[in-house]
Amino acid sequence: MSVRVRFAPSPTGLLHIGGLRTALYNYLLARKHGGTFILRIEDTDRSRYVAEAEADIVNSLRWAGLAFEEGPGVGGPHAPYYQSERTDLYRDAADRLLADGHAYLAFDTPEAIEAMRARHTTPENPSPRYDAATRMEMSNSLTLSADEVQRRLDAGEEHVVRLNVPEGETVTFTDLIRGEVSFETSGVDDQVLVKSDGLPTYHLANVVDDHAMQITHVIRGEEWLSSVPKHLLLYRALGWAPPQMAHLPLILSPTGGKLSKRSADRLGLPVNVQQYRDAGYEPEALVNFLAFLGWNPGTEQEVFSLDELVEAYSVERTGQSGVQLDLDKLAWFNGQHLRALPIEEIVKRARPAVEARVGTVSDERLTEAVDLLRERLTFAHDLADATYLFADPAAYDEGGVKKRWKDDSADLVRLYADRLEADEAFTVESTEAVMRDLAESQGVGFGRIIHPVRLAATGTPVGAGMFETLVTIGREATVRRLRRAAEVLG
RNA sequence: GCCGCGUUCGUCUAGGGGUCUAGGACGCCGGCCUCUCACGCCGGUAACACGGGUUCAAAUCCCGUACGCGGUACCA
Repeated sequence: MSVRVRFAPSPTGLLHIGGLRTALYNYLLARKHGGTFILRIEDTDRSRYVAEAEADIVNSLRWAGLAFEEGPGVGGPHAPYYQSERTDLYRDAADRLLADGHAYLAFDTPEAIEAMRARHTTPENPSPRYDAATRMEMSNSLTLSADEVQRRLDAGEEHVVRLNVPEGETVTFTDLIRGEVSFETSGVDDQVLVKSDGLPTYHLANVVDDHAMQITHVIRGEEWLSSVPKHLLLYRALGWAPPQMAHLPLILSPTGGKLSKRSADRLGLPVNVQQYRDAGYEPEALVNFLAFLGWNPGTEQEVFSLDELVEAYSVERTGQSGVQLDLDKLAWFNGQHLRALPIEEIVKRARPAVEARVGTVSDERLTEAVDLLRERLTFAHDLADATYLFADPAAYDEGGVKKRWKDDSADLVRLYADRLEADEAFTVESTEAVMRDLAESQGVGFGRIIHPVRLAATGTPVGAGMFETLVTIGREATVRRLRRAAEVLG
């Protein structure tokens, strides 16, 4: 049977990097085995629905390069891929469960459930459940007569469908990442399967859809691990074979705690894919980084393209403990991937940031700039810091001036400008030769000239090779800048 | 509280009874290259949570404790 996996986000907000990582692992497994990667929108909670969320999910996956074969927009043999449009399927399943006694109707109001909890709450049991221990004291089709149930139904009384969890059983399964895991049914509550608005909860919908869509492997976050017994009970009750499951370790904040919105804000940490994109991270780098957050190939290679990840991936090599986000490492990955890109591609990615800073720039100029500075880029937008490649410096770095601009600097820079003006060739070789000659004739060290020149020509004390930089700036602009700086800095 | 999952350098990790004086990567610190800053290269710093077992031998297996995380919803 061919591998079929799904990424099933709930459209409640922008796609989180944890979600992207889950999608990535699913994608990798599908590609690795020539299988199918499916996107399914789990929109069964009307109260948390966010209209823009789906577009963000789709855009984020596309940006990351994770194409799906079936899902919203592309369709597929199991359409629709929105749970809100598959209610008949869930209703049928619920009816079967009801008919077989694996589920029951419950009419309890939120107040009645609250009262039950209040009744049973003790210091030892702070959160009583609606389960085998309490269901018989509630208003449901297990405790009410058939006539009474029918009467309430006819009267249009609100009700839910609950899973009738069997007593005294042990549910065991083998997690692809964690090995054998088991739960006692006594610890499982009678989960609501169909809400009073008629829509299914995740638990029912997920089981019904995974079966209908012939999903072979479920790879999802660890927060779902404790729901597995409910799902397994549902598969059994419906007479279906469950898929293989793998529960991923969660991503933690850089300080080790939970990666909550609050803690992320406090640390200034991006958490949504969109925030990473806006911050200038390249998709190739984010993907590589995320892949390594909880997984590794067992070799010493760290920099991987998506295709290479597909080749190297295996679920079994996923770790089991929570992983802390390390933005330093991400930045390193970013530099690795960025610098490896073809020059035209770097130009494309750097353009927005550069133009935001200095206005429209030609392809030629931008290409020269990338060519000059690529080895020094960690982020494409770093190129925008080299404003001197696009305009004369408006100011001179204070620390640099303090350190490098001496009493004789203005004179030396002026002399160098004069000689450059006469240097028809104006090549890397010629400009350097001119400077060496000047240094010799003036009886000063090379550094006595080159540092002030750099400051004068670029406004900053750091950058690429001086002569490569001057050639990129051009003779006319260089001469103009040198004279201007000599004037301004004295 | 209860249930589940986890715990190797600061971080991501390799390792899964002897080859571990525990390997790699990021970060950090030195050095090389060098006109600066990077890149690159070389070197250094730094870890088996704790306590019991099992065994000739344990980072590796078992038990317990501590700690962390998840779950405990008509949210996913």
